Amino acid sequence: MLLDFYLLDVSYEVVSQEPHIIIWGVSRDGKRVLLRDKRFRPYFYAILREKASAEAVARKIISLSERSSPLIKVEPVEKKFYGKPVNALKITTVIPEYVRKYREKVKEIPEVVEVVEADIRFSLRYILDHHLRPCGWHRAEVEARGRNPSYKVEEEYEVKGEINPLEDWSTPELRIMAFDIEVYNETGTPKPERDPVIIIGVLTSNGVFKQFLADGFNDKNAIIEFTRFVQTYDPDIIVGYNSNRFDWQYLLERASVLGLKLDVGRKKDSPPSTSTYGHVSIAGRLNVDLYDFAEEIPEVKIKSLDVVADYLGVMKRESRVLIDYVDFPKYWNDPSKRGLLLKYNEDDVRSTMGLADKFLPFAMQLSYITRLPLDQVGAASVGYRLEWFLMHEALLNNELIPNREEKEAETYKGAVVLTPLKGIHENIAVLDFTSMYPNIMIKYNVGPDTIEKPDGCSIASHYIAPEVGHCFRREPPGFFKNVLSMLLSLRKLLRSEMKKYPPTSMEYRLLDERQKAVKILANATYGYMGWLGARWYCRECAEAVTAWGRTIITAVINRAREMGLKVIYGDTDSLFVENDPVKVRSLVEYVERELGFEIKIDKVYERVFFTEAKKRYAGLLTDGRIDIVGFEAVRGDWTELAKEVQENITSILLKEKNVDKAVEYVKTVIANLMQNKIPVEKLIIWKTLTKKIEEYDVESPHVSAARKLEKKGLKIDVGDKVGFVIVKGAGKISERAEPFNLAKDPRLIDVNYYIEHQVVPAALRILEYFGITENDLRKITSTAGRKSLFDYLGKH
DNA sequence: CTAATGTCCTC
DNA sequence: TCTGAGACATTAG
Repeated sequence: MLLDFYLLDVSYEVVSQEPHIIIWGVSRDGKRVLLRDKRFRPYFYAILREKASAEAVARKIISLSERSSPLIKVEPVEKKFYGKPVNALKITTVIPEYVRKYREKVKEIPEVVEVVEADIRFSLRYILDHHLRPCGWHRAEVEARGRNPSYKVEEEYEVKGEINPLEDWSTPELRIMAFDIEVYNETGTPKPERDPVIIIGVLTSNGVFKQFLADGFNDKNAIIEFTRFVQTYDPDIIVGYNSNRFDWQYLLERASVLGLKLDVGRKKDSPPSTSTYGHVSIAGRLNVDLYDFAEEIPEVKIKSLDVVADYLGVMKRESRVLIDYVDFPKYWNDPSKRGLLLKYNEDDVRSTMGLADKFLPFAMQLSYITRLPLDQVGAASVGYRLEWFLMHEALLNNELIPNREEKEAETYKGAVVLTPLKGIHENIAVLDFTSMYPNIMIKYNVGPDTIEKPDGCSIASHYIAPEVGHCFRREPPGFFKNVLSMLLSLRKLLRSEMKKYPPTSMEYRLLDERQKAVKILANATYGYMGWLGARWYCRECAEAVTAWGRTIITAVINRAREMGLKVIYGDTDSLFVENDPVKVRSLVEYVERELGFEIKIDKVYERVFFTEAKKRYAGLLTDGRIDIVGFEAVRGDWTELAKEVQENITSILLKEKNVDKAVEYVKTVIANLMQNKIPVEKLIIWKTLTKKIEEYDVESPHVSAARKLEKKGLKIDVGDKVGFVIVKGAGKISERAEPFNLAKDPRLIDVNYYIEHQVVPAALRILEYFGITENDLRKITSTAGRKSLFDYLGKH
């Protein structure tokens, strides 16, 4: 029979010396189904010396066969490696774990040059080989097997024939469950062997909200009831916030302390386990940690659930309960306060479900495009997402997948950044190349398979990169050219398809998320080639791309100047020019006709302001919005106060051109600061710890603050953001950096530091181009003969 | 004063 | 765990 199913996940198990692929899905009639494929076997390839006899090597390999997982097939295959046909053998065994073992032995054979594709996990290998699409529909030829008591599915099937993806954009009704746990702890770091889970909150996509509570400090029943709830509701997707690193780990350890089984999967006796990219894997369900997607929003500095939910409009911070986790014991032990703690947990769970609504549509499309199951795609880095996509493309092109190799870091030259013409400019157009780097790679056939040694390189048959001289075959089209052409045209297709639907429709949303996923992959390809961890690493390729980029943008700059079109600024693939429609049009045409690239007006600034610094500017767009780029106002390591000041004066200057008003405003802020009228929250400086505290060579303020937190018994990890304030006293700034939550007394704040190192520099960065000096900001206007700030400060 | 270290952001 | 280019604060000497 033929069965249509929507693919959730693929896993495998070994049943009496035979690997079974387990496909978890949802059928058309909404049944949760399992498809078992007993026919798939693990394999890898050996690339042989050109002259070696494949038959002879095959015999040698077969002699390595072990009874516990015999080599069932060793066959010559016609495959390409970096675009060239190679003499290769496909080596198939039975038990997936034996692939590694055989790989090591096969490597030792003298005729074997390289062993490839031995490090691809079995279940993902199955997805690639059968061209499956996680979060997509498929049709399979199967035989029904009825129910199997070992699995929580309505029907089991055995795959007997082909499985083919279907062109079907619908999504079945999936059951989603959000959850969040609260843990009792008095010291800051909860210990599973001591501290119970006091609340487990769950919310389902059909609106059921429930909380499982510990009985005092006994959480045994709460965990049992939670497990039971999961089995009863039977979610397809479980979402949490930081659940991979915290909730699941804690529940697992707690369950083990209590002698419980955390049986939440669709397979009996199969508790959650930590898997690839550090994500927690649950049999038959997609466990998604939404924190992974929150991490990809750079404009949100503090990634706590309440802040992210507020930013995305899921739940306002002001209208929810917020409790610091060190205060949990107080709320838990006081019956009159416990209700608030429960509400706090409920708000967290509801926020988590809200985030799922925001993130899952994109995540599912990313999963569909990259073929990484939904629970892995969030945890995987940009490089790995792209790589999974490339691996499938390699398979389609009959290309062997290169190994990830250890290599020395080598740097190369990057893009052109022009020194801006400082000052205010009116009516400026920003021209942007459309996908500059991908298009360079397509036009010049750049890639690890098309690059050739300089000898024998000629302009007739090759593209030669300027400056660096790297040489790429013109024909045939290489791997990256094919992949990128496909991605760019797919994106175009998706965008035109989108326009056929109303923007509020499901189809529109789905296509939009899909085209975004495609864009991300295309844009990451250049960076991927320069990434040391890449299978298709090619430093020369990346170097050639930036060299062509520099040449192209330089040509456009020169052309603009020849035409008498003033260039204000440019970076990598963008140019800021006078908005002279006739000249701009002619420049755009030149780029298209003479250079073969597309350049577009991205935006027009009514007024834009530059200092002499690169990568920093502020502009007033024609629609009245203010754009601030690179300046302190948009950086996460400046105080809210300084950012606010800079943002406001920028707005006053660009919109009203009123320097005096801006100066007066800064003075007011300074006066408020001196009178302790500024809330401490606006004075916190946040910086990330990028390595372990003890590894730092320099005792900078955030390191010193982190040390102070550690002394208080708080655990500080790499990647944590440390918020600190500067307090009064003598000595280095780092010595006076106090963790903000340990410095509750606002009178101890060193106002002077904030004036001199935050407000004044941030304001002056802009104002000094209008002739304003530090003194102008510090002097109180002569009205009413008030004391100057210097008198106040006892300075000068 | 300069050099080095460290962080964040842009394209 | 996608690149190099870049700005700037702070420490160290």
